Amino acid sequence: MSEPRKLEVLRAIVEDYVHSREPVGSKALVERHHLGVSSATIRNDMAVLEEEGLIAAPHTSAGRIPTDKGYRLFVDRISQVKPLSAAERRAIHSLLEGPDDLDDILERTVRLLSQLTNQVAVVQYPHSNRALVRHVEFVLLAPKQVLVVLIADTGSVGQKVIEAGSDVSNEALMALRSRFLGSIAGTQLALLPQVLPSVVALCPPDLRGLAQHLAHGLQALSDTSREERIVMAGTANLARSNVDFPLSIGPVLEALEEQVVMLRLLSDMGDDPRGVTVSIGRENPYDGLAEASVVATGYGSGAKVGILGPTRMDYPTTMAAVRAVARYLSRILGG
Amino acid sequence: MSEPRKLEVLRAIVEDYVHSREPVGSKALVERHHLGVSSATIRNDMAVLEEEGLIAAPHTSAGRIPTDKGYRLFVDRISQVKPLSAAERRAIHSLLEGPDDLDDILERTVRLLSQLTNQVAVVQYPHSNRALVRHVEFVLLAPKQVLVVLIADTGSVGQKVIEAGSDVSNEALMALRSRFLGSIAGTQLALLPQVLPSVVALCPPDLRGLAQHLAHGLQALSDTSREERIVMAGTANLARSNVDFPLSIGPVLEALEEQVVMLRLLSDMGDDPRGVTVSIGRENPYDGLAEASVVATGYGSGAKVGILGPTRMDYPTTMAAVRAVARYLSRILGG
DNA sequence: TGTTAGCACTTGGGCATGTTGAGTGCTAAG
DNA sequence: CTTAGCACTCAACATGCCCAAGTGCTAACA
Repeated sequence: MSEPRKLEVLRAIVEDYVHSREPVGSKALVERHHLGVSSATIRNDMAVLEEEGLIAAPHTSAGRIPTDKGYRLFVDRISQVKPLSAAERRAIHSLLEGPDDLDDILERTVRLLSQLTNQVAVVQYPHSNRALVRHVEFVLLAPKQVLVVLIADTGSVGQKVIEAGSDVSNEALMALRSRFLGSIAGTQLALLPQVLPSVVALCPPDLRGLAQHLAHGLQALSDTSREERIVMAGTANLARSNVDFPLSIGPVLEALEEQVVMLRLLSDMGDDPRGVTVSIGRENPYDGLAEASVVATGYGSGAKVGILGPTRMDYPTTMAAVRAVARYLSRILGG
Repeated sequence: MSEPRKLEVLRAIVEDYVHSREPVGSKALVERHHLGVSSATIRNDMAVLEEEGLIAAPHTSAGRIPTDKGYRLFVDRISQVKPLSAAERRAIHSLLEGPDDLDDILERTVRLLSQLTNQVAVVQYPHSNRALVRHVEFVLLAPKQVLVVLIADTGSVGQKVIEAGSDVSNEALMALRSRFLGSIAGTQLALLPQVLPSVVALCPPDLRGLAQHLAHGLQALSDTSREERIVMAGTANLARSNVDFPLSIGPVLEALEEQVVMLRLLSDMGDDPRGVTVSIGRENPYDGLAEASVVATGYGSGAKVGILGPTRMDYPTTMAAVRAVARYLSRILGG
């Protein structure tokens, strides 16, 4: 039995199954693909594939479906990324045009990606490791409440309300504002934890308590604005793509709602900067996603974009879309 | 046949059906509720109720289920709001404690509400009609790009990137900043459209073009920050509560994704400031929600909080939860 | 040694049929 | 107006049957 043909058979099974949603048998396979052999031969090959755990039969007299392991092999060795259609390229181009808010861009990106793939799209806020402090603002909301705003040169704006221990005067606040601004404007967000203490230390003693609070706020902002948020779209696709094929959607929705879970999921995925990473079925660290796959890749300075869908998914096309969108995103945010 | 008993029968049907998810028959009704009459009598009553369109039978020999109209009558005339359990009160108290970001508060509110009700919870950003301009910031991102930040005294922060027609100098920007700040600080956001043009008009001619752009940005922010966003949580409840009862969840997810749809839905609901408004099944303006109900109420200065779930829902409890959460929210944001 | 044809065997799905029980509507009597 | 009684309906379930798809195996073949 020839090794190349075995792979070819696996490829055919995956493709047919993804397309038809039904277990595929030896005869149908021979008919649809012109592998120059008979169905009997295919049956032998399939027996081998099954022994190796790459495909499985739902019941005795049914066709075979790929296992997680089968998909894995398919993705790693067999599939070749399909080029996007012209229409799709155009969609990416036009929808991501018009420079705007970071929020806006990400929002449109996930929408686009979810439409392209018919899956749930997810994008992580860009890492702002390299982002610089552009501006700092303190706003007195109540006698003891201050709104701290941190603006990065990437266009991302973070805000947080902090409680000062005692009453705060507007003058003190303004004084501290220029002091902080003078010291940290232009600094990398990532360096704030190291820089801030010295700023506080240099403050006049009567302001030091307040300065301490403000510094805490800023530091918290530099943390959270870094990467700890995600945006998603297309959850309705979950229901649609599973009309008569029950990926139990409850656990998946739960996972999607837990930003922590999604963030972990994304960052756990290797970040081969060239390619797209795929995590299939039970490979996922989260049990609720045992019947789901994640296709993701990095963009910009390392944050992730990707999609989540049923294991039975058109990997080549999906991977192409994810990759293309990631590239555009890098380009837009990089400039 | 007595009118009060008829209503009592309807009440019993609604309650049993909500609880059991199964059509309820005359015999079972008599057994579970001690209405001092026989099943035959109940049957007669049910025939009347059916004639009036308040209940319906899925097929000839099945029990009855309430129609939208039946639920309507139930909600309007029969149900009495159940008091929350002590544990629930405590949950509301503790979870909404700790003054923080507006975003944070809303986020926690929807989580709480979705847990209390086991439905999808939705909250609209508070109306900031009465909100005042606290601060304005312009940040030069690129030679022709300016980030406009508008901070209201409610703690809400809006941001938007605008394109200036030509290169912008930092000095010009700072000059305009103090000019705008001087003119509009303390103004109601709602009045910005009227105030801004005069500010622009008073600018020196060479800055007027840029000022115009900035004014546009600010105005847009005052619009969007007003009410045009919603936060939600608990979408996974959709799948859970419908394990063996198919509210087709696809269209609902679609509706939830379209902020526009949800906003319209919420604002279309009467805002009786005292009570909770309920929109049942086909009463909803959006077709995808034909099998869903919305329970909502206003809070603060008129924005909405509410939940969305299957028509077959425990209205009294849900209404109590929505109302309680809305009250707490008003209190927190009002202070 | 790998491929193929042929064949017996397995099994889920579709279909027709029968049975059951919950639930109804109606009627006549209280 | 209420009630007991009864005939009737019909979804849900069960049973049995057949069919088609698909398999694994064996023996012949190149």
